[in-house]
This record gives sequence, C-alpha cells and structure tokens, in this order.
Amino acid sequence: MLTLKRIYRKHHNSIPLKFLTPKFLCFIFRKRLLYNLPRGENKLSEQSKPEQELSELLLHRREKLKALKEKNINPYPYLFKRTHTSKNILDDFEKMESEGIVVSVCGRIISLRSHGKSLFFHLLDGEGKIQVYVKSDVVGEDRYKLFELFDIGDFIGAKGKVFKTKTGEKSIRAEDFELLSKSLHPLPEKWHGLQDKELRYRQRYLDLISNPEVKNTFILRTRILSAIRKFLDDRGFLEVETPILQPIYGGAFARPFITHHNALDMDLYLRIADELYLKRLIIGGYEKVYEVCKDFRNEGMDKNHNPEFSMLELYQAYADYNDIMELCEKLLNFISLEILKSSKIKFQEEEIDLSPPWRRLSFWESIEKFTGADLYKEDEKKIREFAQDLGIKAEASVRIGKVIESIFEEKVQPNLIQPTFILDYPEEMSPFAKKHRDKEGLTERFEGFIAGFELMNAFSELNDPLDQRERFEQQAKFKKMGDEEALELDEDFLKAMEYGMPPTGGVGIGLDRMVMLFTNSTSIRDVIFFPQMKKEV
RNA sequence: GGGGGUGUAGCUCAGUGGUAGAGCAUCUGCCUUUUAAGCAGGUGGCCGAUGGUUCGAUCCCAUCCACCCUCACCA
Repeated sequence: MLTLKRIYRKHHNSIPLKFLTPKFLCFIFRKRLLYNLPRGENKLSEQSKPEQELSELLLHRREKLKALKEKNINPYPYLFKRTHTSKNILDDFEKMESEGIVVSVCGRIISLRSHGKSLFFHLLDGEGKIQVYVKSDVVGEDRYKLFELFDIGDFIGAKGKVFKTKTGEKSIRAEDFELLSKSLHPLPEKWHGLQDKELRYRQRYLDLISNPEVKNTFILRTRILSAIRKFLDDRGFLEVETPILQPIYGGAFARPFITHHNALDMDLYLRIADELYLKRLIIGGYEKVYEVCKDFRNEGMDKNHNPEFSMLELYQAYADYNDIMELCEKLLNFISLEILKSSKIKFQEEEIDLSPPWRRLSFWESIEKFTGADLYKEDEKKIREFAQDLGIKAEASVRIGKVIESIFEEKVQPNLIQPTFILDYPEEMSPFAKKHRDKEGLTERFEGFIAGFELMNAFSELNDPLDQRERFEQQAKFKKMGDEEALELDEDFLKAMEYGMPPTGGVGIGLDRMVMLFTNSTSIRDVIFFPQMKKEV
C-alpha cells in the first residue's frame, strides 16, 4: 500500500478521485494548489504567506497576539521605565534586599517555568539575566492569566522587590509586569544554543541571544577598538577619515571591487588600503594620523579572509620603522592589559606573552634560522634551486619575490608563535618601503607575527618621489606580465610626494586578526558580526 | 578550483531500501520556590533540490544548491 504522499508525488498532475480524502485535499490545498505553484516551488517567503500557510508554531503566537489586542493590551508599547539592569541587581543584591528596594527590570524572556498558580522566568537584558517570580495571588488572578499569552522570546518589563529563592538564586518577586514586545518566532533551544553555523552567521541576532560567549566576543572587539583609540589619542595621534570610493586603488596588492558613480559617469574602486591618502595628510602637515578603516579586497575567502575587513593604519612623521616597532609592541601590550588585565594571552594551545620588547629577526636571518641556509646575497638561481628542494614551485615563470615569499611562508611563518618582528625584506616585495640605510637590496620594512599569522605590516615609508616612480614603473611591468594585483601608477599621489614628504614611519594592522587573537577565535567569521555569505536560495 | 564532510520537526540530534524517531520548544490537563522543573496525553516532517536505479528511495547512484573542514589561489 502506497502512502498518500507517494501517490501524490507519482500522480501529481492527475489525481485519481478515490484518493481525494479530506486530509489529502487539505494537504494539497495548503501546500500547492492554492497558489498554482509548480513542483519544487512551494516555499513562499514568509511575509507573503497568508495565515493558514504558517506553521502551527507561528500560528499559535499570532493567535496570542490577536487575543492580547482583544484585551486592549498593546503588544508593542512605546517605553518602559527601567530602574535597574540585571547586573545592577546581582551586584548590589544584599543591599537591595535588606532595604526592600523596588526595582523595575526589562528584557527578553528566555526561559519560563510555570507551576499552576505561580511561575518563574529568566529575563535576558543587555548585561545578563535575572530570574523573576510571579505569584497569582500577588499580581491578581486575571493579570496572572496573561502569561498564557506570553512566550519565550517576548520582551517584558517587571517590577518588584528582590529576594532569594530556596535554592539561593537572586530573583525578583513581581508585583506587576508588562508586555513590551510580542515575539512571533520561537527561539533556538536553550540548552544546546544555536549550533548550525550557517544560521549563526545568517541570523546573528539569534546567535547573540542564545550563545552568551558570542556576545562577549563582540563586546571585546569593541573594547579593543576603544583601547586602540585611547592609546593613540593619548600619544597625540589624530583620527581621520579618508575616501572609501577611490578613482585609483593602491597601497596594497589585491584585486578591487569596482563600482560606478552615475552623476560623474566614472568607475570607482572600493579601497583596498588607506595608505596613499593618509600619506597625503602627512604631506599636508599632520604629523601623527590614524584611521580605523574598512578595506575591500575582491579575492578568495577563508577563515582568515573576508572580502570586507578592518584595518588600523597609522603614520607618524619624523619616525622610522624602529619607532613604529616600539609603538606596535606597546600598543598590543596596552590592549591586552586594558581588556584582559594581563600581558599573557591564551590562543588555542599556546600561551603568548605580549610584553615588550618582542623578538626581532631580520628576514634572511629568520630563513637561516628555520632552514639552515643563508640565502642573503645568494643569486637567483641558487635560491630557486633551494626552493625547489623544499618542494616549492620556483620555475622561471614565478617571480623571484614570490619564491622567496613562499620559502618564508612555508618554513618560517608557522614557527612564529611568540610575538616576532621580521624585518628588512627584499626590495621587490615592498614597493612602498624605503631602501635600507645599510643593507643592499633590502628595505626598511617589518611585519609582526603572532601565533603564526601576520598581524601587521610596516615601513620606513618611501618618501623619495623619483624612487617611488621607479617602483610604480616596476609594478607596471609586473602588471603587463599578467600579475593582476600589481599596483596601478598613481600620478596624483606621486605629485603630492614631489611637493615633499617628511621622513615617516607607518603601519597597517589587521584588526579582525587582532580580535581573533584576543578572543581565541580561529575564524574571521567569528569576529565579524555579519560575515559575507552566499545568497540564500 | 581540487579533496573530504554535513543537510531529517522551530532548535539539538538519532535512524532505516518497505507507513519517519528522540530530547527541548509548542498544544491540552495537573501542580503556589522552579532552575535543562516534573508527570500524563497530543500536534508538528514533500528526510536540501532535480533526475536516475528499483515493484518501492529520506536511504543507493548522478547532477545541482547551501554550509563546514582542508589544499590550492590570495598580502
């Protein structure tokens, strides 16, 4: 005997009369025939669904909403006078209890346990949660019955004195309460929280409601930003804003997002870095500037890359990369002390000590340290051979700069767990860095590594306009050879530099990665509220 | 782009080539200090989509979609 569903599936275009039982008709009617939908398109968006299409769960809530309105209760009132937050009460409980203070709290109901003539619920507010106890004979039987129309997820305000329950939980004995907003969807289960990563990213608000540690991660993110601003502002840095829409993109190697300005009828790029604009400000006479910025790079995504991400870029006139190094190690240590009250942080299995000074290794030294080979001053052929011995692609078609970079990434970078500055990179890898004052073929550039990933990139900024022009021209060659990420020549920027730029040190710090480090997160998606996702089908 | 994994009730997850399972949530009933409340009884599923194999597919196969992991690419 086939089931009705299967018969339906088999004969959906010609249904034998004998199968048109009431239940079956109802099923068909609800699911498809009503809307004359083809197969596979029975999912109307929820908003366009008439009431009878809603699942039973959602229907119940709408009925309750209707019932509330019929009782002349506004399910969406305008305000609530709160006197205390959950945290206030938990912190000052003893005093409040002995003085018999009446408190008003508000928040979202996240659990509800009813026992006939009394009930308990937990209220989640911005700072935590607090339990409320409601007794029929205290609030009145009619008022008490309103709870039949309330659900987990609703916002509610409650007023009463604090007390401790038998099991010792600090609670509020409600004298009165008020619905503040009716929720029409059930919340995720309270015990396991919301686990489905896709739902957590797409509906981050649910993630924040059901997973408190996620909420905390983002609070830390904000506090990290505050600490950065405090640190830099106290040192006389000026926070500035520069264009996100740029006619020429530059300052880093990456493919850009392209957009179009209608009135000017011109294509614009979303910035891949702020560098060139901040340098214009240094040229303009500001001596210490920084920007906390969103940059956009049209490239692959993985747990370390989101197409839009946050950077801190700062520039200081009359400073070189040594000064910037000191500034950076102090900054990270300061942040750690501010938000974690310690210079030591736990990241995965590692304990990382951020106290300055950090280890400093020159680029070639680091390669020697971890491969045993001193390649500085070696010729290109020898380096390619060495790379190939390590199993790294190093044919003639691969630029030597990339080969060297690969050796570093493969053999050195994973070992840089404790904070380390790698300095003095080969010139070809660094078109915005000044040539090294002593070492031939190298630049005054450093990158900061922690826990095996790159956190910052800094230079004694190139301020020789003729040298800068040559570097741009070299990049143009790479571009011709097919390097899509090579730099575009920026005539306007060169002109600015020709007016004269003071000696300057600058750095870019990846903020998302920094937040990952401080919050022990392994994916960038866990530190960005709304990470980029594919469109839902 | 390659490889691997996942997709089943609102949520968290089992499971099977032959009528679809649990816990929580929800609904009904009982219960005035519970706390992952309990007890009893219900409701709720095109088993991600499309096609194939089969008497019969949620399960096997193919393709597609989304997500996760990994490699490659990528400052």
